Amino acid sequence: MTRVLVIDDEPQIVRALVINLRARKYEVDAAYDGATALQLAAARHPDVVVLDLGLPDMDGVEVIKGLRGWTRVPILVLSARHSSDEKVEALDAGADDYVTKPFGMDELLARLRAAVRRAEPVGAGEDDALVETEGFTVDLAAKKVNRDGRDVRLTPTEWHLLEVLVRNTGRLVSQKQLLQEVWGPSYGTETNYLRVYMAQLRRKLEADPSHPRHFITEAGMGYRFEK
Amino acid sequence: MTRVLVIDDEPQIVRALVINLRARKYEVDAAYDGATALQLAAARHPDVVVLDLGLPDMDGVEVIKGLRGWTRVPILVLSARHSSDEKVEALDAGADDYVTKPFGMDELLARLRAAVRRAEPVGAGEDDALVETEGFTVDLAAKKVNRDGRDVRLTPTEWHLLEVLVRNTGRLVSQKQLLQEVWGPSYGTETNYLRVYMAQLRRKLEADPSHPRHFITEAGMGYRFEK
DNA sequence: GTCGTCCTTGACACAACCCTGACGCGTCCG
DNA sequence: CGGACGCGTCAGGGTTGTGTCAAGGACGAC
Repeated sequence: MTRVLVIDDEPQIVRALVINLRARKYEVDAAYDGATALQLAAARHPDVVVLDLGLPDMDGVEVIKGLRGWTRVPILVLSARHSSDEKVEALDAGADDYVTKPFGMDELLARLRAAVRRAEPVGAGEDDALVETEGFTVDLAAKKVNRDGRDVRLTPTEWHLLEVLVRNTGRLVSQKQLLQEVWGPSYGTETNYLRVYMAQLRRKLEADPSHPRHFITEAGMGYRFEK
Repeated sequence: MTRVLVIDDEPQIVRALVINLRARKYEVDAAYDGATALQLAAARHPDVVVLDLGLPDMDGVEVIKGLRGWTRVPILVLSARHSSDEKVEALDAGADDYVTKPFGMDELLARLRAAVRRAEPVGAGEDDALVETEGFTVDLAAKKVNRDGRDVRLTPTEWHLLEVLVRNTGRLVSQKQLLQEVWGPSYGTETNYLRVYMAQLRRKLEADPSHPRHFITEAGMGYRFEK
């Protein structure tokens, strides 16, 4: 199911969008200002963002930059401004499309479909994304971890952390990147979270948690997942 | 260099686009009808396509479908038609963006940049920047050094120093530059740091640390990394 | 309300890392 | 010949980073 984040301070526009999107089986979150929007984006990881540039608390371009700091989620900008400069600024800040108000709902939905479609990874749905080690198996598609024939129970945060590490198998992932991807863009420095959750992953998945072979610490730099 | 394929049957529009794009260092091919366009696309593999829907020989949507049969290249549609149905049809056929004539050149270029930007890193993230010598291998993306099949552990400072040297393979890097890049702009003179860390790199990577073959001292000037 | 799960937070011991100073060696030049 | 200088090497000690544990709070299920 595709998750959409709608950001607009005009309730009637939000309402219209929500109704139309829900009717088409999208899952919809809504925010009425930039700060809430950034928080929601971090918490919910939408598949596409619809953003009105005229927000009460901050410039819409700042919202774009805030999102682009950590995610490549498609951003579809709505705006009452027709000026070319505004469009260029928003697009160059990282927006994917720019629609001026008043807009036709059909067109907006078509642009939304286009944005979602091209964000889909090339081989989506075809590969079952299995990662195996000698100790356990991670199924990224099914969101399951198997160890000795038994499924391992992971909390949402544990899974999220594992996912980021596994998607970068062999590569070093910096603490900042892990924190921002799992906890959100404003958590770049809370390294204690990482320590706690890395320990939990090791306890659940490593044969000898105090001598990890798969979840490797690179002191001062980050962590690395090795098969 | 980014390659653009422009498809339009109006010569003055093609001319305007070609001039503007070439001025911005794009490489441009042009076609005046759909059949030529499909041929050119296959032969030249453009990074982005600008397509006018009103072509003499075939419907623009057919061109989109023809392209989408084998490529995910971004397609930016130009059209004189403002109707919502046309837009939806083109977008759902696989277009990435839809701009109505008359259009502002600035806006078109911004939309083009957005389309190219979002298509780019798909391939860029996959290739590892590997640097090999006969003794060891440096993977800049994964932050990994391999020697005799084993991963070598580097501290953050060691890695940072190695990175600067490797990114300047074969070139002499002055002590001042190394110090400032690794330790910060105010550390231009603490050459003893360099001596210590260069020795550690050699001990970990050189076959015979006291006779270095890759980390070469240029007395009084700086250091040089050689494959 | 009570229970259970999950996330956050703080404290502490231990390990890893960085800086520092001392010394030896070779080269250059007075 | 001898001192100055630049470089390589080594090992101690202070600082920073990491692993671990346990307690408290938020939240939803029952």
